[in-house]
Amino acid sequence: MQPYRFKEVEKKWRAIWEEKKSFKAEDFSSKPKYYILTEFFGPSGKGIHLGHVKCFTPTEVIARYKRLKGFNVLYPAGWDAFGLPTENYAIKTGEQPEAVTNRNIGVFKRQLKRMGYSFDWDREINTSDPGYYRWTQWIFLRLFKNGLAYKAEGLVNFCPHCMTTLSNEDSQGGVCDRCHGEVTQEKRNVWYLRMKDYSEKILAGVEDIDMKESLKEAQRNWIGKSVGGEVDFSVTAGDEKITVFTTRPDTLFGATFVVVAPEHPLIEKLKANIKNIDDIMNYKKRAASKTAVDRSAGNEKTGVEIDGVKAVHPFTNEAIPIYAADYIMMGYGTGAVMAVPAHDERDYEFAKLFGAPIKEVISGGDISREAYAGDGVLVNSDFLNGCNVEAAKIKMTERLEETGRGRKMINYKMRDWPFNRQRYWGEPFPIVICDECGYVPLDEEDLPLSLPKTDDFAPDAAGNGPLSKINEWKKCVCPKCKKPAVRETDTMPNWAGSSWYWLRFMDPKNDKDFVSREKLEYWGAVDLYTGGVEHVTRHMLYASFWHNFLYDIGEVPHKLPFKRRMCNGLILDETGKKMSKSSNNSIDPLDVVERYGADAFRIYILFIGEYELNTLWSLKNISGVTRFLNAVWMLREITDDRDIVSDKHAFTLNAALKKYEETIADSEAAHNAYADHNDFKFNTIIAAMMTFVNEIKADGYITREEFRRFLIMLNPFAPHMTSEIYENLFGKDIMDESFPDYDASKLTVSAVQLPVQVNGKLRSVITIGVDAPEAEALGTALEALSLDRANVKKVIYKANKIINIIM
RNA sequence: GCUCGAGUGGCGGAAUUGGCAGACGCACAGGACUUAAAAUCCUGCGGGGGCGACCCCAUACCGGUUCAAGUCCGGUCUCGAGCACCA
Repeated sequence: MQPYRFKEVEKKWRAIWEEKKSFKAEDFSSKPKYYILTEFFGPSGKGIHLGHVKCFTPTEVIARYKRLKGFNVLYPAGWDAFGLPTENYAIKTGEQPEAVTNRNIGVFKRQLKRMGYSFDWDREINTSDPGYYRWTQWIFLRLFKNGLAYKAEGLVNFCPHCMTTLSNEDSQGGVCDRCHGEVTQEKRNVWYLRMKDYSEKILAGVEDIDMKESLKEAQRNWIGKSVGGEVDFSVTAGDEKITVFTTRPDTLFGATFVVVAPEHPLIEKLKANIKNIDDIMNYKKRAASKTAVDRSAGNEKTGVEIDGVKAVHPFTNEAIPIYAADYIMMGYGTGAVMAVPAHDERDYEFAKLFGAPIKEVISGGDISREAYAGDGVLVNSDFLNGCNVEAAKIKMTERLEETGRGRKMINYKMRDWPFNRQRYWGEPFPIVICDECGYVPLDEEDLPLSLPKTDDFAPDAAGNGPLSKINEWKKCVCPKCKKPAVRETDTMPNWAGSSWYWLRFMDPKNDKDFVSREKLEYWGAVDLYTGGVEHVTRHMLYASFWHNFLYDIGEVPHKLPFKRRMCNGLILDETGKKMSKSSNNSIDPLDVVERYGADAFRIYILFIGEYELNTLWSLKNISGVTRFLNAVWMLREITDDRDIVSDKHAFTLNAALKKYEETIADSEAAHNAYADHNDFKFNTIIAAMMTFVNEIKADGYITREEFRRFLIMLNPFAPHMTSEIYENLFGKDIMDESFPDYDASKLTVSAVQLPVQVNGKLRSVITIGVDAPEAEALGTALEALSLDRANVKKVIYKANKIINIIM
């Protein structure tokens, strides 16, 4: 018999699938729907990499499995095409970004098809296509009309290398997400989306989406909810007051000074009263030039006391000093804090440095050595004396509200989303800037506002986006007053198009609506959404925000965008380093397909490591998989038409089917049962299938029916080979068959091997009937070990599992 | 500094959630087939001891709970990831 020639077979089936549209999802099918999604592609010029293979192969297996199981599966693919890499490439080569994108998409698509991935290409979307971004602009207009988009001057993250503003999510750790250069803070007039208003709703979604606790925790930390209060301090000059945010209102009597951010507006307002205003302004300048890293924890604190103005404690009326210090961030809370050095580590450090008094108000620590943040009894605190911390918080908050000197307040670390870039390759804002009318939205009927063609993709020296140079596009008429006006020339950030794309997959060609209501209702939430862990605090939050908004205005009928989220691990090279083009240790997936075939590659990537864990890549061990596949190919040589009943084969086959079910089948039920556990252990399914094949080989025969069922089971992993064998042997397309249920009755056995322990140590293994009564098990065990029943003190017996005899 | 996650043979990794540790695969060693090699097949493969049926030790380290611990609890170490003056 011919050995398996994967090249011919894979080519043949690729063509058949394409021709038959085998992976087409059907709207409104009567089958149960299953929507499985993996983050769509950023089509870079480099084509797919191993990370894509690790990420997509598991969902691919599930998609094919679910189809065999009788589901109407939506497994789409598309292109997150706007973004910096393409634009930077265009700037370098002078080529149009659109042309670059289309070429890259062609490369990606060809490669993905070579992997045998079963995407429904009829639903392909591209965020840079006017037919798509028309609806991104439409959603933006909805946000704008609902007061959730606004333009304001603010201090924003700015990347001097990429010449563009960035959101917090894009500049985590103080470095640019794209170029990894340091991010500076700049004052700019930028668009914001009121994401902060959605903090509570996004946070609620964190609890509802089924994902690992560690990922939920990362999101909770990023949203950063803190419950506390605001306290108003009046100042000794003018009518101004300083409002501070605190999570510890109980410590108010321990506040010995107030600290404001160097950018705090109060400084400007009290300019005339501040004696050392020059020092303060110098300090502010120095702080502004610092990077986020320089201003972060671990560096020694700096600051300047404001001379000439003091704050007044709201209860003691004592005048206390005010400092400007850059450990206070203008962007969080009110940009001002009451410093309680005795009970806050940072304030303690600052007080020691500047010789400010430290006043203990909670007993229990040793404030001569360090700040004490634990619980204790309130002292030196007037009406709070004698309370514990919890009680004091409540009492103080009540008193603040009664006296009008403060209020209960919840703060979030998550900020409003700076929603623009000074870039070319992005969605234009459907906004006109009119001298008379301000920011005026375009009519929805006039969408899309197309991106004009240009050859000049670079921002100008002042940091204005390239669109500002295209006068004929920029100049327009105000939709409201019909007078000459100009367009907004910034573009939307690259996260815009991905903030709703899973909805568009339900109805990708609709030109009347972003998605039809009927299709929204049919497909509902994404059942399983997989992707990179780095998107958990970026894309997932943006997506949740937009989805919640669309739900609130009645545009989507379901509250939750995704039911379940899994995040894939990374592919590392043999030394444990992350693979990347720059460190030259990456490999081209297509080389592996060429050498070993797509089926072997698919199985191998699942076999070498768990989905959620990082995986060391090496081709060394792939021979085990190719041997397995060759053995499957040769199995038809030993198929036996006679009806040979082998309980052993049936057992192994059904055990493998059961493993399948437990791992991916009923993933929701299984997931609930083992909530703390990683699912997606495809390696153990493959091991179970290998065990079956080994057993068949050893016995020298397999019945046609067993082989048939085994092929269907293997099909999601090795679709090309199994399709070919199935057609040869049974004359049908395996994709039209249905996945065999495992037969629990085949898994029952009449006898079990029972381990026998004496005093907790394994001494023997006996063969005994299933569910044998304890007396029988004990008798057999004692006999096997020639032990005297008289010496038995205690017996622990778990039927079919173990017997432990204490002597 | 804080928060997660991980640590099991020469290697990748299993272990029905507390019940025979090392499934499955790789590598390696010996053997069969072959003029030879490849491919394939058989056997062995955590460490130590014994001629031997067997015995002892072993899941990063120390301690605990339990008839029974890779799994649970307390502590320590190492590696990885994320966050980082968030008041």
